[in-house]
Amino acid sequence: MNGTLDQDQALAERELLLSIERDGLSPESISLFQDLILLFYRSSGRDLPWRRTTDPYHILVSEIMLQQTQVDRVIPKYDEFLGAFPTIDALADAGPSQILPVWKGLGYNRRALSLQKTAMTIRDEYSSNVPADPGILATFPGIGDATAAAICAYAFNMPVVYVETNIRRIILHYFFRHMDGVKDVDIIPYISATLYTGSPRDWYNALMDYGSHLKLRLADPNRRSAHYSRQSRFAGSDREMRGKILSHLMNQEEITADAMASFIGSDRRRVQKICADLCREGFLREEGGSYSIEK
DNA sequence: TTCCGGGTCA
DNA sequence: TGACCCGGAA
Repeated sequence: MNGTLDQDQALAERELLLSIERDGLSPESISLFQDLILLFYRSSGRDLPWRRTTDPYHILVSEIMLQQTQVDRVIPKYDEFLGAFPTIDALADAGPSQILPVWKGLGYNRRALSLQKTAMTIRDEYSSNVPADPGILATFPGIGDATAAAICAYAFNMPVVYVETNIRRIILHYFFRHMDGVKDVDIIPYISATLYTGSPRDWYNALMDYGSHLKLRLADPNRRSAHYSRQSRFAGSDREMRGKILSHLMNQEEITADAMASFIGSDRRRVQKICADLCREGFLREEGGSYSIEK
């Protein structure tokens, strides 16, 4: 971005803030808001792999990955995953032992299992076509309202409304300047009113880019969301141990709870409990006292 | 050391 | 309503 564009941005921002201060959510402020976001997108929009396609399956995969993982880390994984599972049917036919090694590094492994179950449902009940309906998509495992809407925006260019962290940050910054404890219910009308219906797909891409840019520029407005909360520490947590167990079993066919406990350096009871959880969730199977990754 | 993302389940 | 999932970046 060159200096002139920076200046244009700064001017556009000032004009928008004045307009909102004067009239709140008016036709003028909506128009200035859209101009600002789209101006930024034209000059600084990111070229991301999942923006080069509208294939609903590819969009589905990218959205599940992006739920939990930063863009930079998703980029290589997205290509790797689609290389391994190029179609809904290929993913539907795969099991945890094939999927988890590819997912490794993205975190939240449950999402991988949910995505595979979703693929089976789409194959069996929707002729392998991702349904263009947020209500239906949200019934699939691992897909809630936000992801369902995102898929419909990016794959089908539908004018859906959804709350996501980048969008929330922008709305809080411009329309809830000094307010605290803002609920998503109160943010939704703003997302709806400002939606650029000319191309929802481009609009949401632009919001993502502007929102992540905003995060770099200022103290995160999302901390003023009613839904903001800090997380428990990762070191020493069950989720750290779950990751270690799965990771170890990707290198070793099977292992007893005792051997796993000594490898991890934790007590057997805790390891056994976590392995039992992983079995119940479909990651592992237990046979004759040994655990292995579910085929 | 601290940070965080959307969905699920109790 | 809030605790829980993962892992790498800052």
